[in-house]
Amino acid sequence: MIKAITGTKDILPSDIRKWYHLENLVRKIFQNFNYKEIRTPIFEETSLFARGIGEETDIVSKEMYTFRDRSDTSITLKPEMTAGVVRAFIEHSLGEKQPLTKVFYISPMFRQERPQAGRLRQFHQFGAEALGSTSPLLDAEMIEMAFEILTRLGLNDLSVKINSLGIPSARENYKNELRKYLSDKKDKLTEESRIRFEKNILRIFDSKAEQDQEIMKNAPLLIDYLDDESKQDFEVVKKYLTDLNIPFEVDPKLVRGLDYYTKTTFEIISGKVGAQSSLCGGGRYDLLVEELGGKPTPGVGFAAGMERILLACENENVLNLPEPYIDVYLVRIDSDLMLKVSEIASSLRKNDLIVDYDYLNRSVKAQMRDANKMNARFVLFVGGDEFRNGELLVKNLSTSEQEKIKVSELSSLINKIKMYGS
RNA sequence: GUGGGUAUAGCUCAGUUGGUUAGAGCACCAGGUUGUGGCCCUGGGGGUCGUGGGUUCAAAUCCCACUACUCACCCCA
Repeated sequence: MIKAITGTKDILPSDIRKWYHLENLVRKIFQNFNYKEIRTPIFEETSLFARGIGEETDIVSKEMYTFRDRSDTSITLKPEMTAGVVRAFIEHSLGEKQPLTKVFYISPMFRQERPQAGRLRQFHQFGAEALGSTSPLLDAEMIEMAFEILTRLGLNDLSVKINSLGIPSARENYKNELRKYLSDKKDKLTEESRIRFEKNILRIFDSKAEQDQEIMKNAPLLIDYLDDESKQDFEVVKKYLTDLNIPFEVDPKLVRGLDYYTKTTFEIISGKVGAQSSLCGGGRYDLLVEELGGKPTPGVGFAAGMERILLACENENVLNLPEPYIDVYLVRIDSDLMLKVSEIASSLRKNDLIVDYDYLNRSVKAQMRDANKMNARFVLFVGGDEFRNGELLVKNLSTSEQEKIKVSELSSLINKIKMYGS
């Protein structure tokens, strides 16, 4: 049997309602903030991600789905969205058309990691990017939008963590301080953290190993080495979040794994989804546009993992979606009326009703069971004496009431059904 | 890439110290009045017990290998 590729999942008809629900909410909230949707290709030239995300990052160095096409171009399935959005922003000179560009997206992403709870190789993210302003109000707005979506879904077990990484020069100064601090303690770190010491020293803070944490407990913190501007902006972000009643905690150890971040970074974590608890992450990237060949343009954005969010919803049991139903199920009493039934179905469907019937020539009883299973509001019996008299029998399945109507009065029935339950 | 766990019907699982034709619930199909659902009752279909090898008179059960899934590390959404 051929099965779906490791780490990929089918979203079956029985799952689709919660996806619609989430996608509709996402579009609605982003519209409220006047973000416009953008759709970029599912693959890009590999160099875009290598330059945008950073050669040394885990994503680029070992997680990308990369292949050569027939013209020998190196292609990569997008592992995240920001690089693609920035590429489109530059390519179409969006910055020339208005000073501030606000976009959102909903899209699959691809990373070749080992799957586990809340982590897939093809997964879906929604997110937003605002290009053209350094205002910390936009930093806060990103958190606000993400938080709004998550809480409107009904999620409770959330924590918002924020940090500031400062501008590159401040970060370099700090890294030197950290190196100084660790120089005589290096040997006591785990092997992995010794590699981090060379590759990305900030990551040592992330280590779950006790021996590392012990050493890092007294390490200098980046937040104390921030440049004045970053410090001021961070204060504004905090104040704005407080005004918005969004609970947050400053996590000086929050280091994100993408190279392009500057100043504000943030993450929203759920306590309900296992080890991969980050539902959402983002931050400011004031140098990325220039890095990718555009005019210097500051930006800020975030991305949220939809599978993880739906997992959190399930585990918090907060997604109480209404049962699917159909308006009318047509029951064929005489087996020679198949065509008549499909005709009536067609005219009901043209009037925006959800209509189904039996295609398998089953008994009346089987058809009724089918109607019940589909949660039909009404059953229309076609056949028998009534039909010979130009009438149809209508049954309301929740009250079991039946009445006869004339075939010629179908339109008034249609109106009645449309009004039903609204 | 590294570790742990699991693998029996479409789904969730049971299967006693290895011992007849491998079970249950749910789901599916048919019937329980000649034209009517939900609940209930009766019957039915469906399994090379993940794959391959080994031990044994005898393997779903014991051993080995492989594969898949899963959780965790790493990293991230």
